[in-house]
Amino acid sequence: MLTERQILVLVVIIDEFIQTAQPIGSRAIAKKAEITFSPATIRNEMADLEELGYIEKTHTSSGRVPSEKGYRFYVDHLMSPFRLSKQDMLTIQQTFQKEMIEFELLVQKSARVLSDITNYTSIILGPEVFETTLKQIQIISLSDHTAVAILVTSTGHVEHRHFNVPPTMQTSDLEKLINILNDRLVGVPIVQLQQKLYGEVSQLLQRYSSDFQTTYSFLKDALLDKQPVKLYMDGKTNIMLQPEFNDIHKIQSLYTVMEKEDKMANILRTSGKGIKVSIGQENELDEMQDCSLITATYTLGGEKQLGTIALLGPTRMEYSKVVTLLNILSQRLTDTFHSWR
Amino acid sequence: MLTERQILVLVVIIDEFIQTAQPIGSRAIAKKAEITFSPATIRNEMADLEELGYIEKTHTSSGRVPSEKGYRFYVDHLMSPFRLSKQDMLTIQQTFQKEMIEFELLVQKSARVLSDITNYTSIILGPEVFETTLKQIQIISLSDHTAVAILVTSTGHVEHRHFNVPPTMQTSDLEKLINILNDRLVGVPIVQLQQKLYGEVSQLLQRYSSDFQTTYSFLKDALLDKQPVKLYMDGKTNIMLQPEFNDIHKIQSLYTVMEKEDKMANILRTSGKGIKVSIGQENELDEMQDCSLITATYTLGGEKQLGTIALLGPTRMEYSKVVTLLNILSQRLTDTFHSWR
DNA sequence: ATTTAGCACTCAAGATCCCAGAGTGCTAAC
DNA sequence: GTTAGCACTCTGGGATCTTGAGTGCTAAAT
Repeated sequence: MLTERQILVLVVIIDEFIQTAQPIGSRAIAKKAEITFSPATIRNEMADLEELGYIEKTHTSSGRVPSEKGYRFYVDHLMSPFRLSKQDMLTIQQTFQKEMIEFELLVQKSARVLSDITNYTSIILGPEVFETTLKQIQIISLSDHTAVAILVTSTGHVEHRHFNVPPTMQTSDLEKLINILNDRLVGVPIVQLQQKLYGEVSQLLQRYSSDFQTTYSFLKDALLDKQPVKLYMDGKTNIMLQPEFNDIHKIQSLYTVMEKEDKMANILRTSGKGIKVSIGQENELDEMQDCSLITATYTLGGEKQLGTIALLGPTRMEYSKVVTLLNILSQRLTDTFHSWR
Repeated sequence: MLTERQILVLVVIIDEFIQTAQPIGSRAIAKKAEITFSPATIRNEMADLEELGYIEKTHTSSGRVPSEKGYRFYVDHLMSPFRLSKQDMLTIQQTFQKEMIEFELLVQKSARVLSDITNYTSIILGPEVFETTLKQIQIISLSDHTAVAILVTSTGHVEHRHFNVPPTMQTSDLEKLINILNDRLVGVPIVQLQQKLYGEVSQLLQRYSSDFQTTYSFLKDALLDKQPVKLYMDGKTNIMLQPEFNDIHKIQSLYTVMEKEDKMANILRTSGKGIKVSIGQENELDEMQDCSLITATYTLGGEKQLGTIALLGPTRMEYSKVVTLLNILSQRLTDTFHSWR
């Protein structure tokens, strides 16, 4: 489709634009070491590239700028592997070398590393609860009418939920309840909790509890209420450093949408396996049409998808660096989770 | 010091500027219903007010703008009590009327209400642990070398901490340990935990645990590591709506400092009892010199200070409304916490 | 048949100037 | 003490000009 020389020109334009954020002219291209032909020739090639939709002009007599199609082609076919600096590699090493036992902390640190190295905004979707089972339930009464239920999963995740204790319920009832629950629910995968609760446990409860209805309803509330998938972000202010975001309104709308955690989580969750790049208009959210979002998944032993890590930046993004970095980090996370089993 | 008429003019200028963010001229002031004298007279008064430092010009022939000294005087002496709209009062009602059992949720909702009603950024410092005692400790082992410790306080706050179990430690040791801890530490005020741990408990442990040193060190890590005071913010993007923040760099530096939770928490924590207003340069952080921060404390039964709620906006802030609102909300929080005991 | 030099043309961005409007300070009259 | 009148000042927006970077096209060179 494209000639070798056209590709060469395209790569120079994209690489240069990613660095400078300025339109590139034929003269500037000709000065590059790898270019052996004259500005006039380059102008001809650029005219072709523009006709094919890979580059654009910002006005009739300006230099050229990559189009989204151009970036897409670059990402799919032209990107050269990026070599991270020694310093960056070291930072990653250090993040993962420490004996780390809490995934929450690990994920937070990963987010920090991503945003620090790239100067973009990092977003991480915490591990899903597939495969995790219930380790223990504990109910601790705080007063005569309130108590807190604590769930611990096999991965060490702790959830707690406060609830009102029905006035008819005695302390002894609570203890019975805990016993029943632990008896029946420990070892059950989290995703099956609801089903179990509806099934055998509800029957058992009916026998023991004086008023089954209230007990059952508060249990449901306490155990199944919100989903525990968490979203971690870091480097939110980095976006403001990018020259294409010197417009307050762009920033404002972008920040507003970033605060909607459920929306963001959903985007990451449905991003599919491996590395995915969404450039500009390819993003489903209108507010992100000047951005690119690159996502990578981390898994459990290479199979079950656990969560997603992502970087959000302008469409003029250092794709090569970001993809390399996300590859490394997602692999690290995968390894770490694997080693924890 | 100031004549009645000067004060009248000052109030009109401040009230008007707070609404419009535009400098106010003598003609505009004269048009106000409460003004019975001519623009020329007003100009004379304004010249005096400027000389005294209460108002400023943006350039030689512009209208006047309140100075920080002007705001300070307004806040200290001139503010008229604000009547919240029915709608706003209703919103507050609804937030607090629901049977609410988790303070975390309550505080989050309060933050939301504050930012929604004012269009400023709300910041809330969660309740300190004064007075709260340890309700229960639970240790749940996850694998043969990791476990999670769960602390529940009398207020229902749940903390968990993961740690490595020393390889020499058996499951039976862990159980003994839990018993000892619960025996000795339940009911102890959180602030005294460390002391107790150093004292009697350490002696007991020495008797039971085969290797006291490791046990003791991981315990200390698990129980006393980070302070559990949390910071809740809402409406961060609101600041961008203010015309004085149309400069990316201002926003950038402000956001960057807002992300430093420890700094922010510290400012709120040391803000002192009752309502405090910090105007512009009065703020200790350079990044907040174009802002005003208004803080209010909530207490336990009117005595012990529990936490702080605050609103951050431009110096051109609706002081009257904000002060009224913070008064109401802090009182509500105080009442609610009181009723929970 | 490519490639390149040359040249006319275009456009953005910055500088300069102009003008209207809003507002002030001062003076003199009320 | 208050107000009307007036000259003066400064901002902001628009119009105009200039410069420089860059293009597209044509014709010559390879």
